[in-house]
Amino acid sequence: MPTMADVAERAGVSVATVSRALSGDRKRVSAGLLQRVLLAAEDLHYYPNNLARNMRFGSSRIFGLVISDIGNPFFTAVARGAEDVAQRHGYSLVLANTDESPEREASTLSAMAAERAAGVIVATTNESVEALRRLQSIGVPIVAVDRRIEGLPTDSVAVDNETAAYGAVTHLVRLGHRRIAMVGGPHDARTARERYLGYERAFRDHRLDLEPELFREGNFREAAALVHTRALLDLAEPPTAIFSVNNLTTIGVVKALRERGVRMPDQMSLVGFDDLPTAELLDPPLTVVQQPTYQMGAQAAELLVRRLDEPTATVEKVLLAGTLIVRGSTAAPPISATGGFHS
Amino acid sequence: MPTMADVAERAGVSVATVSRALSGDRKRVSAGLLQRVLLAAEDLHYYPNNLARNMRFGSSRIFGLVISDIGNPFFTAVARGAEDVAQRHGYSLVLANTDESPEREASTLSAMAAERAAGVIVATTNESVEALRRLQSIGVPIVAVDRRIEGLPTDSVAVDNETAAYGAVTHLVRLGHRRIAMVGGPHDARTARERYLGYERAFRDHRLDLEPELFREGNFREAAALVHTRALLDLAEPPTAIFSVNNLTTIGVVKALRERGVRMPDQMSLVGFDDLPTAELLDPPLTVVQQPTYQMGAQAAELLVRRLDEPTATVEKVLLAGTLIVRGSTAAPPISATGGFHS
DNA sequence: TTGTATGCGTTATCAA
DNA sequence: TTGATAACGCATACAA
Repeated sequence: MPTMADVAERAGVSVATVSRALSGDRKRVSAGLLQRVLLAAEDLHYYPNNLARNMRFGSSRIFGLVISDIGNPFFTAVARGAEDVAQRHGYSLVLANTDESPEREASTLSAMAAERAAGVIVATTNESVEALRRLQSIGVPIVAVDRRIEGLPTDSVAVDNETAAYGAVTHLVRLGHRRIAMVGGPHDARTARERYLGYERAFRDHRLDLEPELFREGNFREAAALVHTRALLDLAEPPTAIFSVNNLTTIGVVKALRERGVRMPDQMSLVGFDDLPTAELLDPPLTVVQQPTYQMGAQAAELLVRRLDEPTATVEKVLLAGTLIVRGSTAAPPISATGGFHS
Repeated sequence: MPTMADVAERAGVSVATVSRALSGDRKRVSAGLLQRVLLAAEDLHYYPNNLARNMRFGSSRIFGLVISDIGNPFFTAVARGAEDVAQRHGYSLVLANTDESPEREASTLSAMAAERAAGVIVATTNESVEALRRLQSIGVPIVAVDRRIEGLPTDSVAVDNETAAYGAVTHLVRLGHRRIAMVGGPHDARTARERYLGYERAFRDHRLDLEPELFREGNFREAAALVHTRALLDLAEPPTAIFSVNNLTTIGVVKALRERGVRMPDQMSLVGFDDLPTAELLDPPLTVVQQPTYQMGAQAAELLVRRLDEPTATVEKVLLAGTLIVRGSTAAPPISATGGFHS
């Protein structure tokens, strides 16, 4: 692996000239020498060593993106947006998946700190506030996506979960539903809480009773949603509609419905938060709240480059809107809405 | 950001001692000083700078994983497997998405070279052989996953595409199908070619005529598959079954079928290569060839660490088996198998 | 066991 | 415009 020194020797110039010719200001070197250097580099198959460059600058040209579930299309869409913007600004995006494990999240963030990432975007549900704080304290800017970090002021981009959830539940109410269940997420996840708040507010605004048995606190995963939905169906007076807190839980709900032979939308309406790639292929196609996922990732990356440009800019909190996509899984409730499915 | 020198000063020792105490052999430093150093580091909130460490060693503790479509569940599953193994061996996994763009692939590989990745796993369809060769020439080991790289001997892990495709088509033949179409992938992609070969061999073995109009060369994308399927349905004598080359094309096929109101499995059978997360939720649930995706990623990472251990080991080519999962989208062809759908 | 000194490959400062 | 040289932060060969 040839270094600049080798190139310099071959070209008969100094390393400083090589450096200037290859990376730095091409203007600050005469045309003749520039040619010689380029040729020598070519001949030797010289390749720059960024490790040294990074060390010199004290940071790498890398953005870290910490996500909690790489299998979730939501996060991959965010990653897409973030990567596009990062690339455009000359940064590489390092994707780190924590699989919902707090330990992995902490160790990942440590690694980002040690590797001196230029910036970090966190899109996780668990809160490794301590690790994040340390990261910030050594000068690595952080952007939170899909949530804000409690007790740590950072730039952030998120969806207005409450309003979107409110809209989804209101849609069900307008169709005539009164018993609307929610298969929720963990209450220590801010997004889950906000979506619950929207659900609650819709009940209040439409003068419906909030029955505790109709809300199920889950964990954003399919398996738990499956179990919760079964329980919902087993109620003496089951719901006529279900609002599901995210795309994975929506899958769980659909599976439970299928398993019990409950047909959508005539026997049960379903609206899920967050879209699924195959949502329109399902039978019926699913009504969902669509999030601007790509844009969220892109904006997050933009915030990061902005922060690097002006480290002292005021903290920005971007709030985006979700969109209700009405497809086939929602309709008016059945005429006789009582009696349950266990006949 | 305090450095080792700061810690050394505060602890009243030399930087060498700090280095030994913190990273190197803890045994080579007396208990008393160890304590002092640890304390000083704690007090100063010292955090190691891996950039310097990397530079010293000439390489980083990073595995690069280059994939061509981060939205494809196949690749994310591979990534999961690779990351788990990488983490276990103390490496971070850098995920780079090229979105099928050869330019992005080349620039990504350049970045990996410049950042001196410890190793790179490539799971792309386009062949940036030149960039890969350069990477290898500067000493970065490469593992190919899902394919091999033409003209570049590297460790690799792939699925026996031909055999799996053969099995899928044979399944259709056994059900009684004679007119079996294939919505294929680009012929310059090795995996697509291999799957076509399996399709072809099944025809030969079962003494069926290979009709050119039944094979459509696509591009692994949903949109093209949609168009091809429409064309297939418009044939004077349409197929009674379709074999689809990957998960994305399968979605395209399903959409076309839906749009034309062609029912599976009674009017049309479908078997897709590669599973989909929601394949069993579709109506009917899809019959597919399942690939050991997680294992592929894990094995690829294992090959990388092995290669780093013994750089001169003989090149290993791991071949894994696909598994046919028969669900609801395949059945015997309709009695009257001719006439088309345009009545 | 501890400290001194050197080098890793760049970039940037300063003279020439 | 070009070159010599000093950092950058860490790990280690060698000396003490």
